[in-house]
Amino acid sequence: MSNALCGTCPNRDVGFCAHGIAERRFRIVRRGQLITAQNEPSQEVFVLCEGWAAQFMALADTRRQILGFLLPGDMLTPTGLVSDRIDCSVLALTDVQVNVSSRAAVATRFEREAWLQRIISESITEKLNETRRLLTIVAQGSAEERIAFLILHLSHRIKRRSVVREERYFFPLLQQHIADALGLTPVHVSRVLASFRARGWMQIYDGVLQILNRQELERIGSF
Amino acid sequence: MSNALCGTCPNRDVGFCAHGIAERRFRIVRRGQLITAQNEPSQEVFVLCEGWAAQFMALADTRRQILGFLLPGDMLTPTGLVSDRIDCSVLALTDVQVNVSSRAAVATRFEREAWLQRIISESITEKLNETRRLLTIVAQGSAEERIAFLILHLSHRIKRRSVVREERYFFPLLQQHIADALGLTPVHVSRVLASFRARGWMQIYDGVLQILNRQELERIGSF
DNA sequence: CGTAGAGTTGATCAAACTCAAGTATGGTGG
DNA sequence: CCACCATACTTGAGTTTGATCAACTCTACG
Repeated sequence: MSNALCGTCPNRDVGFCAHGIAERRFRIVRRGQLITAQNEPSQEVFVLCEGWAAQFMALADTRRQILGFLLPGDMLTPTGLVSDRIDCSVLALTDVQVNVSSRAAVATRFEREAWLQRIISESITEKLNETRRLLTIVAQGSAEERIAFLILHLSHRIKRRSVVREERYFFPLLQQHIADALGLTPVHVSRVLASFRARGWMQIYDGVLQILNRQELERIGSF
Repeated sequence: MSNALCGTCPNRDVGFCAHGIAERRFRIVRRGQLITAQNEPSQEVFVLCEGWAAQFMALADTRRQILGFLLPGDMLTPTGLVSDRIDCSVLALTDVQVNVSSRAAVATRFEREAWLQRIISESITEKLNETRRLLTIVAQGSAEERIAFLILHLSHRIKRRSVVREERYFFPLLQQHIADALGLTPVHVSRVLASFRARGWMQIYDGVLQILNRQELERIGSF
């Protein structure tokens, strides 16, 4: 359960890494590449060690829906441990390092260690709640509301994982990704972000998000 | 585990009723009433015996998002067994009969019967996949695509539960409910349904949905 | 340099919303 | 039994939000 690489990992106490699920195998995936592909019955379980990724469903044409963003410490497809069918892909948004464990090995541990199954259930439940909130804001909110929501949601998740100063956050998303998550076009995302910037609410520059007026963003982007 | 009322229930082999989770207590809820309310820490577990219900999140103003429709045999809030926080309400769409079990009793059985926890995990995973598909069609699809998707999705679920003849389905939803599930206005739902009717694809009359051209609906409403 | 990718900005367009007035239906009380 | 009302649905006219199309800038990189 101890692990040479994980031993020095800054995320060792975060997410699934904290539960000692990981084996010692790793894989590097370049920005823009798929980590797992849709409809591919997975024999492996992945935990994200470094970098960001996005889970998405592809439609018949070029449209795609980003279902959620994955940060270091997140398990890529916890549902793969419960059901065989994985119906979404995972895309590396930055260069990424993932920890690879065999599904069979994790499944075997399930039998003996009930708390482990409980952890997975809780994680899937949290994913469900997150997805419901995203659905709600996408279905009910304007473009401004959706974008404010996403910015706040991500800043919150980053804050839980690392120390944040002066409301400045590591933020590798392209406007294209924001658009794919919220059901908007990149062009319109650009316009809304420009207007938030002009109002002095926030800015994204060179991969860094800076929140300048959280209160106004929350007024727009909360339920 | 045997149960006087459940013994004659037409849904006894369907959903959670088939797993003998239920106790002998029941509750009747009238159409339009809430079965459970948001942010109310539930000490009870409900299984829907009869009628339809809808799970929804309410926003600050009058907007609401329907997260999913519940049919006989469905457990109202399986996530309530995993985490304490329930953040959505359940509304009775018809007069409804629910089976009430104490959460503590079910939790105790979890300890001893691992398969039961597995059933719940699978059910939550399925809910997650369903929600992801809804999110995808709501974010990426036109009003016609969304409505065709929902009609097909519901007809499929009904078919799994009961014998269906001539593509006629019990369908108690109001246009308002379709609108709340898909992020549309009732007015626009009315227009789209009228156009589907005019094209001879489907009709809803007096609580009965009739699908007249499934192929065309699938062309529009599938991924 | 030259090219590709990301973002910006303007002009035009279409899908869906809003507002409003109407019909059809069922239930209720006189 | 009928008059009245509330609720669901329909339909029309005008408006708004966000999409589409296109041109342009900026940066990184070979």
